[in-house]
Amino acid sequence: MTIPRAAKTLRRTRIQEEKEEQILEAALDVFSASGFRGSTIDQIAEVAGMSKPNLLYYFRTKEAMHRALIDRVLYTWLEPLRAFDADGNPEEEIRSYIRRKLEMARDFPRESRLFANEVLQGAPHIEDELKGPLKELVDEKAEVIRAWAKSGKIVKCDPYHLIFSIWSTTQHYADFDVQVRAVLGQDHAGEGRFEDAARFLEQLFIGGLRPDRSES
Amino acid sequence: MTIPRAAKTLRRTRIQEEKEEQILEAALDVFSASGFRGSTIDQIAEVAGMSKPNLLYYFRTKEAMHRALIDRVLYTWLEPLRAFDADGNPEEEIRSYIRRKLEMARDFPRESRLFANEVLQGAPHIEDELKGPLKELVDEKAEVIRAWAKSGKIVKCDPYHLIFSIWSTTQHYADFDVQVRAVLGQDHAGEGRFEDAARFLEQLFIGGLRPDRSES
DNA sequence: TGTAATGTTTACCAATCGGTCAAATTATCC
DNA sequence: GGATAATTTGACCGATTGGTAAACATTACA
Repeated sequence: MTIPRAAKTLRRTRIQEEKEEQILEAALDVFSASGFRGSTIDQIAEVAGMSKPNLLYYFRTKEAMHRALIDRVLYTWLEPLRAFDADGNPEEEIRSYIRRKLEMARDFPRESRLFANEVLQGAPHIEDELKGPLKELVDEKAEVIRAWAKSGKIVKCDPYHLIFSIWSTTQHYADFDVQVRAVLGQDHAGEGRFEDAARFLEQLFIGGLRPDRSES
Repeated sequence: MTIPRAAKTLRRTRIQEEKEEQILEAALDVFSASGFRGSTIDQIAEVAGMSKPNLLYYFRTKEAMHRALIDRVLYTWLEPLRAFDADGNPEEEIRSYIRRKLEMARDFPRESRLFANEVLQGAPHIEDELKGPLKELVDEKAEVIRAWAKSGKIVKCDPYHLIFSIWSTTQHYADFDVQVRAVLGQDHAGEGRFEDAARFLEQLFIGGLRPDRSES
């Protein structure tokens, strides 16, 4: 007789670890490409290379799979912002934040699209994470930026919108990848586009935030 | 006997105009909220306040509805970029382009999310539009910006990535609206956030593109 | 090695999907 | 007002949806 699934959380077997990993990998593929509503368990099962009931043995519902995936990915995804250092040199901190975010867009585009899909469709499954951990982290870093502005290290500006603009410009290269490629054309759509983007964005943000000529 | 649907394109009745309008309005609601795959004809029918077969009398398939919607919205959506004037003052042109794009994000968020959903999921239905009309328009405007940079009116920079960054930062306020609200909290998430965003983005782009101190 | 727990599959379910059909209703025009 | 064309609807179709039941296979462990 199969033991109630709650028991699984007590001790996890090797097979459980492997299969759950395998499933979440496939789920990332599918959810990031079609959003929650547009994805089907059958698709995920096929990508994962196992039968649908087998999937549902490890995750009772489609929601459970999605949730597990979000939980696993969210921490990593916020890593660059967490690394934002109040004691560092403002110009260098912003520069490396942009670099790190661009690297994530290049190396983990599915993770970016997973969140983009979710937020775009009203964030029905991650509202709590947005209003909780995310907001708190941003609040904290915004305070750092505000202090920099106050002490004249960077121009006076709204730190929240600064963070939004770094998010949007960098994630754009993951979320809108097809559009970027289409517009750049075959000649410039090679992997060099991330280098070009990095160069431009650093120029834009460093130049735009330099304190020189603004109010006292 | 019902006449073949092709006849509809010859002369359109008043009812046809009204109903198609009504359907596309509902379709915009649904498609922009769930993406193509995640939306159902039944949902659209319910929002439009008519029966499903009635919907399908005006649009033979779900694809046809989506296509009609894209076609109708695309032209308007590109209007701000089209208004970009080569003969104008660079600083003022960029400033007003940002403003116009922000206004569209504020006033037509569903349209923005419609495209965001589509592009995010690989643009399976608008690939031609991206590689055709969109690319051509961007190429043209990129040339304008390149000329400005060459003549020293703005800093030397990659015009394509400049356009991408204006797109992403402004559309962010439509596409990631829930996240923006969640992070800003109740106190700052009022409609004033668009004014704050405009102020910040103008400061960022104008400052970041000013030609002063860069290479000769 | 036996056996209990764990893992997998086949067959299936009701609900929903995109879409059709024919009959009924309404608008148009002479 | 009557004929004809345009519009609307309820009933229905096969395919797909998320999910279940139970038989079957495999693993872990004493």
